[in-house]
Amino acid sequence: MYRSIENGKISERIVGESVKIIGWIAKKRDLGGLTFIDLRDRSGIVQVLINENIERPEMRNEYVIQVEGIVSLKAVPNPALKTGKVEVVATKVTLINKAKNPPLIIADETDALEDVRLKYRYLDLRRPTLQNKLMMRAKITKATRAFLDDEDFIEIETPILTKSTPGGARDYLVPSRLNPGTFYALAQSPQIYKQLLMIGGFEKYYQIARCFRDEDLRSDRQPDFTQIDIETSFLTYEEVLALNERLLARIFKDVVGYELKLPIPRLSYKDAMETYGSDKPDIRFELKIMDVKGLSYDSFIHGKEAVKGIKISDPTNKLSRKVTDELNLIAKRYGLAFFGLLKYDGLHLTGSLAKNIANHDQFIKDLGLVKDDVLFLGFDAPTARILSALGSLRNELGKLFNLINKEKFGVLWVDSFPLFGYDPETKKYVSEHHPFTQPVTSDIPKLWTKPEEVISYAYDIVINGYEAGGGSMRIYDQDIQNRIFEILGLSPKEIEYLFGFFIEALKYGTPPHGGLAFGLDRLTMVLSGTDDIRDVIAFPKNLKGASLMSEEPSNVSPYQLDELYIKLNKGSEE
RNA sequence: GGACCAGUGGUGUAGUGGUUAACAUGUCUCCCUGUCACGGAGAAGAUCGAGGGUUCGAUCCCCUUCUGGUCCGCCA
Repeated sequence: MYRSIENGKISERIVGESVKIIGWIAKKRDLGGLTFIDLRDRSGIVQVLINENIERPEMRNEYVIQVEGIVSLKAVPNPALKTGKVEVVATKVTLINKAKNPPLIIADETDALEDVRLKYRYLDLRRPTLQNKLMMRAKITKATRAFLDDEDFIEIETPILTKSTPGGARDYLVPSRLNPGTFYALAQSPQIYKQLLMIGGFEKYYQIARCFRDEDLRSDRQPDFTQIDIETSFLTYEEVLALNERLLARIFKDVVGYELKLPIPRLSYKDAMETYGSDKPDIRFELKIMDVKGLSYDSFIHGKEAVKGIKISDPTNKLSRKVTDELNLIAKRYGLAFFGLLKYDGLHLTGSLAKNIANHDQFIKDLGLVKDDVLFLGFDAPTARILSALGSLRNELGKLFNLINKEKFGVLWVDSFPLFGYDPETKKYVSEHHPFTQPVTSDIPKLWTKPEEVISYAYDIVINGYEAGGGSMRIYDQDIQNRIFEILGLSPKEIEYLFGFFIEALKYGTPPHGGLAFGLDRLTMVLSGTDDIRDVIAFPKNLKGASLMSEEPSNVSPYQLDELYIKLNKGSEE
C-alpha cells in the first residue's frame, strides 16, 4: 500500500492519527534542523514536518516521496492552503523516485510560455490549475451522461473512419491499405450517422464524440475536438430547445453550482449582427451598435452603404491616441480604413470627422451624446464588414473598460439563421448550417421563389461570446430535401455519389427529428474561465496543428507509404 | 493564403551601435528549529533564434529565414 489517505483530504478531523502519504515535492523549506515539505498529489498539498531526529533521503523538487507520520495541528495555520490547519509530522520518509530539475515552475502561477509548457506537457499537467480544468471537463461529461441517461437517451458510438463529403470543413484523409487509392475521412461530426440512428428507430441518442477538421487553428479552435452530440425524434423545435436548456442548466448546477435562468433568451441572427456585430455576442455587457445612417446631417456618409457606431463614456480619458491607434488595427483587419472617432466634451464635438457633420446639435441630440462620450464610427465598407469590425471593437472596449460582469454567464440562443448564404465567387448558394437543415414552415414556398430569404430551424447556443453549441431540426420531407439540393446546385448524380445511402434511408419513414451538439471544449473553457482551448485539452496541438511534445505530424517510412500506394511529390519530402 | 507581435542564462523579463549584457526566479554549496513566495552568505549558468548585410565595431540598424503567439480568410 502506497498510501492511506490523499494529501488534500487531511484535516483537523483526523488530528492524532497515523497516516501514510505519497506525492511530489512541490516545495522544500529547509530550516536546518527542521525541514518542511509541501507534498502534492492530485487532491492537493499538505505540509510535512521532518524533525531533526528523522532520517531523510535526498529530497529535491518533484522527487516522489512517501511519508509516514502523525497528523498534527499547526502552531500557526496557513489560511491560504485547504489543509492549512494541519501538517503531517513525519516518522519515516522514503524516497520513491528522483526527478530531473523541471524546466518550468510547477504551480498555479507558472511563468513559462506556451511552447515550453506544451513541450513538457506532462509537467504542465501537474499544475493544479490545469488539473482542475480537466477534472471540470470530466464533471461536465458526467453531468451530461447523468441527465441524458435519466431522460432515456442511449449512448451510441459512430465511426471515426467515415466517407469524405465536400462542403464544410476540410477532411483529414486516411488512406485505405486494403483498397488501394481510396481514402477514409476522419469524422467531422457524427451528423449523418445520428440522423441514420433516428431512422434506425433509437429516438434519443447521444455521444461524447471526437471530431476532426483540417482547418486553421485559433485560441478557441483545435483540429481534434469533442462534441456532446445529441439527436431526438418526435420532438418539436420548442421541445428540442427546452431539453437542451435543461441539460445545460444541469451542467451549470452540477459543475459550478450556478443556477441558470430558464428559458434562455433568444436573439435572431439578424438582430445579433445588427446589435452586437456578431453571431456569438458576449451579452455580459451592454454596449450596442447604433445605426447612424439616415440622419439628415450625414453629409460625409452620403452615398455610403451604412454607417454604424458604438458610443462609450470615457470620463478618465482611457482612449488615448495610442489606444485608439491600436483599436484602429481592428478596423483594418476587417477591411475598413479606420474607425471615425468623435468626442463630445459637453460643449463641442471634436475628432477626425467632426467637420464632416453639418449640424452638430442635431447629431448630438439624435445619438443621445452626453459629456465625455466617445463615438466610434464604422463606414465605407459593406455593411456586414462594418458590423463585424464594430463587433470586434465592442469586445475590446468591453475588456478595456472592464464592462464584463465575470460573476454571471451570458447565455443565449441565436436562432433564425438564413438557410442559405451566397458565394459570389462561385455564384452559388451554400448551406449556412448543413444541407439537411429544415426551413421554417412559413418560408417553404420561398424555396421556389426567394431562397436567400428562407429562414431555417437552426440555432446556436452562445455563452460569454463563445459558440458553445449548435444544431437544427432536420428535413424529413423528400420534396423539400430534393429542392434544397437543387438550390445548392447538386446534380442527381452528385447527390447519389456523395450521400446516396443517406437519401435512400430518408425514404423509409424518417421520423421528424432534430438535435444539437455542444462543444465540450468550449463549454469547459467557459465554465473554467479560460480563453485558451489548450487549457482544457490534455494534449493539444499548437497553431500549426503540431504537437511540440511528441512532434507529430511526422514523416513516415517509405515502406509504410509503399503499403498504402502513396508516392510523395518532390518538395514534400525532407 | 494574408496581417501583426515576440524570440536575450533552465524559466520569465530588462537593456544598449563600444570595456565585464542587468534583474527576478530556478539550480548548486554552506549556515539556520516553526517555515508556508522561509531567511542569510556564496557559486555556476547566455556563442542575445539562425544566416547575410551596413559599420572600425552589431545582441541593438537593415534584409532573409526559422520558431512561437494573436487575428483575418477558412471553420456546412
